[in-house]
Amino acid sequence: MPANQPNSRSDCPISFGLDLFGDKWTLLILRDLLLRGKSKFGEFLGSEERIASNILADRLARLESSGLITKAEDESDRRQSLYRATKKGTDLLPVLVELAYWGASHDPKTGAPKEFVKAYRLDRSGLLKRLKNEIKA
Amino acid sequence: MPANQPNSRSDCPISFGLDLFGDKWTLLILRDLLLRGKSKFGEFLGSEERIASNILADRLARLESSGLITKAEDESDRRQSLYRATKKGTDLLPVLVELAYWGASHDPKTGAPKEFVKAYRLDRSGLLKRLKNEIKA
DNA sequence: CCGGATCCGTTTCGATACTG
DNA sequence: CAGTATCGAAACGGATCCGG
Repeated sequence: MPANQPNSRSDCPISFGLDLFGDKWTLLILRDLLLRGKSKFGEFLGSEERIASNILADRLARLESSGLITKAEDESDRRQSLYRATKKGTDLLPVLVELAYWGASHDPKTGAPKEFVKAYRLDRSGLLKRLKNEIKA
Repeated sequence: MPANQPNSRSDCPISFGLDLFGDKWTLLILRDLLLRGKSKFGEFLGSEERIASNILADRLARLESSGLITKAEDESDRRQSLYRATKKGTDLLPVLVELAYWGASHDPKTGAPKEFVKAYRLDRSGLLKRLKNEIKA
């Protein structure tokens, strides 16, 4: 392979943020946030994967200090905190979608989320747009 | 949001393989394998991130038992083992590319890998195709 | 009640040394 | 050079407690 071939894999960076995602729970939180519309501490706690509250608090703080999410008070209920993705955070949507697609295509016990796979194959960028819109809503 | 809206985020699966990628080193190994053409134990060890040999052995074994990579003996040197991605493994390429793109777009100290960002924006699927071809080669 | 901090036993990590 | 053994350090995660 020629050394200076443009756009070859040697140009492909990947290092930034790796320690951020080098963690099971962070990905899960981002999934809940970006793909499932969750925004409250208790909602994240309720996920099937049963994250512990101290771990959740730690990861949320880490995500906030990395600029992926923001924390705000709920207007209607002062006890509640609302976590929302920033631009930088929602920009991760394509990563999650690719991961979901990969998982759905290779998980043996799939069968249910066939809709998603179909939609992806038919019109990937349209799917992305739709998901992005749902986040803002 | 209507409950039954097709292709909405509620349809988006993401759970399979999360414990596999919930790990900093696994991602790094896949990067080296898919984007940097590495295939030997020593090559992975040599990465700038300095993975420890026992961790590397453990992750390689895990990846093999998950069917993402295969281990084979080097014909020309029996001491060497060659690790290569399976179909299931190379199918992760889009995930890595999205991650790399995200990182390159948000890393403040970027500047070098501008080429990659440009190529992505210009022709994403072409870039993917090119990278895929380099893997096989 | 809800968000989150503290405590503490258990697991996992990872640097180094070591073996074939 | 590929891979293993050891062992201290760090992270995990369950239970429980606290402040608003």
